[in-house]
Amino acid sequence: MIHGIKGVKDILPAEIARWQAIEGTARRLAMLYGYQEIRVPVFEVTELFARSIGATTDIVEKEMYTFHDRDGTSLTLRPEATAGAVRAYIEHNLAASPTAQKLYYLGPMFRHERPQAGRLRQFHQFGVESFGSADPRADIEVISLLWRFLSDLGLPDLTLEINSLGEASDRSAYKAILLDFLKKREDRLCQNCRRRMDTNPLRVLDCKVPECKAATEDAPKLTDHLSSSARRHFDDVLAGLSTLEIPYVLNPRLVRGLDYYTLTTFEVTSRRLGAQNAVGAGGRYDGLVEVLGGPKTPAVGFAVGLERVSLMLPDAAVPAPPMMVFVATFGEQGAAAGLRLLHELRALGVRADTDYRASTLKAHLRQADRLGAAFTLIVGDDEVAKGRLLLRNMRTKEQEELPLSTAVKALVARLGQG
RNA sequence: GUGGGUGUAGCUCAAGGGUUAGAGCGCCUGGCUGUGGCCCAGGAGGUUGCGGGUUCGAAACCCGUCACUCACCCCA
Repeated sequence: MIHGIKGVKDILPAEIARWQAIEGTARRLAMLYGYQEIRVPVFEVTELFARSIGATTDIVEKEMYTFHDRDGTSLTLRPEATAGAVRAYIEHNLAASPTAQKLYYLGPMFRHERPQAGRLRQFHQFGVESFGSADPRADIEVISLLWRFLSDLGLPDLTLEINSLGEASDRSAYKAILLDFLKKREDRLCQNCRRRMDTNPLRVLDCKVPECKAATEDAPKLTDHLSSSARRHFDDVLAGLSTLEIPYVLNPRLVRGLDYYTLTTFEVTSRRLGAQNAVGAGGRYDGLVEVLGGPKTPAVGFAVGLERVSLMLPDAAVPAPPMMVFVATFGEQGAAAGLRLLHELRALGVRADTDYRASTLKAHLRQADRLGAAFTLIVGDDEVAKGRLLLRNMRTKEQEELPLSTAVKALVARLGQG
């Protein structure tokens, strides 16, 4: 038997209602906040990701699905969608559009990691990118959209953590200060962090090894070394969150894993999730458009992991399917009449079904019950001969006889009133 | 890439060297010859992940392998 690939899951009919609830909420809110959908390819030239995410990040170093096209070009399945969105933004000169600055996307991403709870090799993200504004209100809008999305779905125990990485110049100045500090305690750091000192010293602050945490406890804080404009931007964002009554926790160690972030970074976690506790994260990336060859363009965005959302989604957030009518037929004449009844119901917009395998009324009713039908139309040869059918209310078990030719209209009219 | 746990019916799990591998749920049939859920009775459904080894005897013990899973790393 051929089975699915490790870390790649089928989403079966039983779970689809949850996914549609999640995706529906995402689309509804994105629209409400003025974001338009963009659909970018699931694969791009490898260089795009290497340049945007950062050549020394784990994603690029060891997690990408990379392969060669027939002409030898290196292609990669997207590990995230910001790079593609920025590429499209530049390629189609959306910077010149007065209306296409706020984009959202929904779709699968691919990372070659060992699967575990809340982590898959093909997973799904909902994300937004707001281009063209350096105003802190853009940061606030993006964060509040993320918070609203998670709250509207009723996810429990959420924490919003936030930090500022400063502007690029703040970051490089701070890196030197931090490196000085780290060198004095290098012997107390884990192997990984010693390597990080060369590649990306900020990530040492994010290390979860207890010894590293202890060693860096009194490390200089980046937020104490912000330029005055970066400081004011951060303060404005925090003030805005307070205005919107969005609770947050300052986390000066919050360093995102992608190189392109500047100024605001944030992450929403939940303790209900196990080890992989980040539900969504994002930040500002004012340099990225330019790095990828576009005009200097400030931008801010987030991405949420939909599998993680689904893991926490309460059943109450999943709407019940619409009422349905089941058509139970038997006998040759009955079957023929049933074909027309089903067609009529569906033509009038009523969810309707039957069971072609069932031959007895008992089997039909059992199936109607399993499908949660509100009503069943019962039509056997006897009813056809009389030109009538039976309408059964599945909850009350009440049955009435109606003319075969007008029963559907009568039922639909009644449903319309009820 | 590293480590732990687990693989038995469609699903959740028993059986811990000893007849023919069981239960609950689900499914089918009958009780009810044309009326669902509840109840009762019956039935179908298994290469005990796979390969080897130990043993008179292996689902069980050993080795290997694969899969799933959790965790590390890292991330959504």
